[in-house]
Amino acid sequence: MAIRLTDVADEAGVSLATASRVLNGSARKPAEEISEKVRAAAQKLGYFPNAQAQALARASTKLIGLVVHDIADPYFSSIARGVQKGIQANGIQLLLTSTGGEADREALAVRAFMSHRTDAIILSGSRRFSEDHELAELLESYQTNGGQVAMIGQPFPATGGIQLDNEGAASELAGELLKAGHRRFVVLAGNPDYMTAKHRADGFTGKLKRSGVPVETALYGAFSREGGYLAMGDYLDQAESQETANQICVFCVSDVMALGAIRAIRERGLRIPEDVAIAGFDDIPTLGDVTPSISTARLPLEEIGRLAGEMVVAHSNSKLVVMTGTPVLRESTER
Amino acid sequence: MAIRLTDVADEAGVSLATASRVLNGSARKPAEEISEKVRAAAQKLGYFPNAQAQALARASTKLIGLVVHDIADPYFSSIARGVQKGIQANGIQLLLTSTGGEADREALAVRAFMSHRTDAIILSGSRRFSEDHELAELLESYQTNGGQVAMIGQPFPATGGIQLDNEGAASELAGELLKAGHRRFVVLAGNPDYMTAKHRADGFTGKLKRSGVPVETALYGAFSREGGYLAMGDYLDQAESQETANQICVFCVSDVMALGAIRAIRERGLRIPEDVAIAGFDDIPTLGDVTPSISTARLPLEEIGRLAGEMVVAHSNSKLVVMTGTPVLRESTER
DNA sequence: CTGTTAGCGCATTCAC
DNA sequence: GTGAATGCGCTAACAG
Repeated sequence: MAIRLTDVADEAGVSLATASRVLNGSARKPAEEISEKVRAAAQKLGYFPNAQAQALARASTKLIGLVVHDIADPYFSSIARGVQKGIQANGIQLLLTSTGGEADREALAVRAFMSHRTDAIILSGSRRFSEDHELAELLESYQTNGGQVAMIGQPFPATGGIQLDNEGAASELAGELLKAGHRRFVVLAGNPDYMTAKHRADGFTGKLKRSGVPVETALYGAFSREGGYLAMGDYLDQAESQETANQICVFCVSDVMALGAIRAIRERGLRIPEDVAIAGFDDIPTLGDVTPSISTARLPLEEIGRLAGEMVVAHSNSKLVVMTGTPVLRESTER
Repeated sequence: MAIRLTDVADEAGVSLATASRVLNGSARKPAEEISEKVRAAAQKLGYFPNAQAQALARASTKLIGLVVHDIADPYFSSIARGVQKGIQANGIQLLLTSTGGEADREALAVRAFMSHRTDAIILSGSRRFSEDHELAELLESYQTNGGQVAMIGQPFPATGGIQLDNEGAASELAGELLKAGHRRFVVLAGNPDYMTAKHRADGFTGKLKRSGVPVETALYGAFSREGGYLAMGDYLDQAESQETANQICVFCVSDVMALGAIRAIRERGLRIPEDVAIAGFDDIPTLGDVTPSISTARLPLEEIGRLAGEMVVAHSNSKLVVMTGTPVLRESTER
């Protein structure tokens, strides 16, 4: 690339130091007259500061890293949108990586961010019950060196961020469904190795058990649209022969899974909510475009992302903010 | 931050240059014995190469920038997903910015990417008929300095990338709709300052005119869900009193607009497709979750993103790849 | 095959 | 208030 600060300084007939001072504003303020000359020279030459060189000389890159499972998933893209809003005012740039939810790729992403010396790293939707050792170590060393870390979901013990009260919200949702008159429940529990999935399933199941209406069946599978589709399909195929799928209420641990499940339900000619009621979790924007409208536990995803972004730029991410979800009953669970 | 290459070299008892050679692999290969020592030292000390310093010393940052209007819009998040896939194999990181489609913020984003010396910039969904001067200049200077540029949609004359045959696909879609028996058409044309919107509307309108079935009404508005919702609502409110909204087929220049329009239609108690048929453009993933299924012109979004990513890493982005869309008729336009 | 040295572009002490 | 010099961490000639 071309045109350095030196060139600008030469063009303006001042020293490198002076040029640097006017173009970035340090403690010392050069005279207005000279400043004007420098700015004019920079403009004329089309000068762009080299962020790498600045990062090296300063101690900050003005870069933050965001890792998500899948940027095409509305859950994560909503969060990403929020994060952008939370950081954009400060001229900070976003480094984004999708990991597919695989532990090793997540660690790889964090490694890359560490190499790029991002000022902060935001992890969304990551925690598992297993295999998190490497990631935890990485983050610890990152923090030791002054890096900010914020997690969205279930933070590591030593990290701050946004904790989502999945269990509580799922429990509340179960309560509302009970009130609405549902008595036969099936849970599409997703992958229980993800804390998020397990907490949601447990919250829902626990509430029902305490109310004396235990869940009839819990189904496991991928924490995705496809996972919901397959799990629901298998269940229905089996239940059909036993005439047991009637008047059932299905709770999916994420909206995306619910969307998949709905497809499986429709393909078998069953009606929602007449034959089977269904509820999800998250309230992703897509839900606004689906008919019938889907019941869910609402999480303010964009807000959560924005908050996480603001926390890391303000270096106030050592604390833990708890976000709670609110049940929203819509057409898909009407009786 | 801590621990530099020098530290590793000292620990291993070799020179800086040697350490650099084994840890990054240059033309010259140090002896296996010494290499092992260096790797061990790096491992023990927890060394992470400083990407900024590397970028400064090399001439490449291994960073590419992607600018989108809104990452939460499934159109763009699908493209983003593709771009990631197209570049991930090469250890390249993605810098992402959402601009809200505003020209000045787009220029700002490109400026930021230029400062960060991204090896390439991918612009998706940007071109307007007005105000593109600044952006064009910026990109030209970027390319002059060796930066790769790929645009998705309608490339600038001097840039390469992926050209979407919006006009052709819209025309084909119109033809299919005609074949299906539709005779009364309304177009939700979005914002005609966006080339994408105009080309799609023109392609559709032109085909109908040539077929002797001219479009009855063209409505303008924002190129968004909200825009579709408002434009459709206004039309229906007006048409209702004149009993003219019957058996109409509405073409929206994007699926996202169609989703908004559908909401407006449903709120007024009209049925799809019995009362009003509707078609969109893009085939965003969300469409798979909507009932009735929506007719559209399919664009392989993820594939397009992947291709753009691969083009810029291969430096083969001077050429222009034309992607054509294919009409997909589904339930929303059944007669 | 390995070590020494000179920048990469900029911020920032330190003198003037 | 301004300029000269040093170093940020690393790569790439250049010697040895």
